[in-house]
Amino acid sequence: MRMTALPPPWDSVDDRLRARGLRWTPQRATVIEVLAEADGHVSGAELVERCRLRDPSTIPSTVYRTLDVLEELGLVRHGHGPDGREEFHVRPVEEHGHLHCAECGNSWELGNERAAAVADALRATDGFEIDIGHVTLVGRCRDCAAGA
Amino acid sequence: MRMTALPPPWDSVDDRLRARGLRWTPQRATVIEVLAEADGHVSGAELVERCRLRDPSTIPSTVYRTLDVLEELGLVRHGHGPDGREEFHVRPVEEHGHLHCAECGNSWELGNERAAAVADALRATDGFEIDIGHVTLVGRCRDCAAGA
DNA sequence: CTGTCTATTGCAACGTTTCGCAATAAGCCT
DNA sequence: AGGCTTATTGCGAAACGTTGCAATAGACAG
Ligand SMILES: [Mn+2]
Ligand SMILES: [Mn+2]
Ligand SMILES: [Zn+2]
Ligand SMILES: [Zn+2]
Repeated sequence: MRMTALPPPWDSVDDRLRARGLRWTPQRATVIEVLAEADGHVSGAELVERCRLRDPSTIPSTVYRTLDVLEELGLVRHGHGPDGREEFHVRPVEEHGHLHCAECGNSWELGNERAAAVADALRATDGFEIDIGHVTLVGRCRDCAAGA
Repeated sequence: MRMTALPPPWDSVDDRLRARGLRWTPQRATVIEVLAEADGHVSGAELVERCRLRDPSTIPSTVYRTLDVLEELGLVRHGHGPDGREEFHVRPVEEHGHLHCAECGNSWELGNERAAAVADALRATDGFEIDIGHVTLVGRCRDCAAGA
């Protein structure tokens, strides 16, 4: 039923699962087909919705549990949007952070190099290695801060 | 029924509300009595629970709506824990951030001075004024990063 | 191909928070 | 004290996830 083979790093998920004593199921295949077509970010609810398009019998808890195992395999990583809701970074996106302006509501990505400055500041003060992609940093953007 | 007067900044909330055309209700009084006894942080659910102790007829949606109003007045500010769930900073706590280690599960506060280093880094790279208290920064603590 | 083992699923219930809407009651003016 | 206006409440439903449990079905060995 699948027209094309999955692109890396999704092409061998089945074997990677079995190698860990886990199982390859049709439900997991659906989730992975959808993820392979996603472009970087998906929320849990969005993913459930898109899976339901392919397979109307999709059950939310199964999708969320699949996301948990894929996160253990390092194929997705969850983070949190400005409202704290979960969102998933889907490989192969480059590691990056998110900025959100509470005033105008706009969001920006914080590239790896610029994120490094933040990481350095925390490492220096606390020895803390921040996972910059995990939470969305909230504040005011340059423009909104200027017009205050 | 109240034994003691509320301490500042809670003592004049009723007038502050009325000055804005808003109303002073028994439900709001309950929420504020509980907040005045809280020591810095409360989650929405905790607050609902504590209100129910004083008034078993407490309704969650009323508590959450009251929190919205109090946030507009600047008496509380919401943030997000490591899992993205809302938590409220109750005045008069000093502005501060939160660090959470995803490996050992410990959390620390990030005092104002040390948070300034992070804020400076973002201001320099993006002109972004971070609200450091809004989200919990997740990563690995010094000890966990060392034993990797 | 069959049987065993147990990871995974479906389902239903729960926890937290938001929303719409009709009924209630603060606040204010006379 | 009585009446008007409309902010607020209570309530039911919904959105988003998580969890426990019994039934199902992958994986693998014989
Ligand atoms: Mn927020
Ligand atoms: Mn998280
Ligand atoms: Zn802005
Ligand atoms: Zn740690």
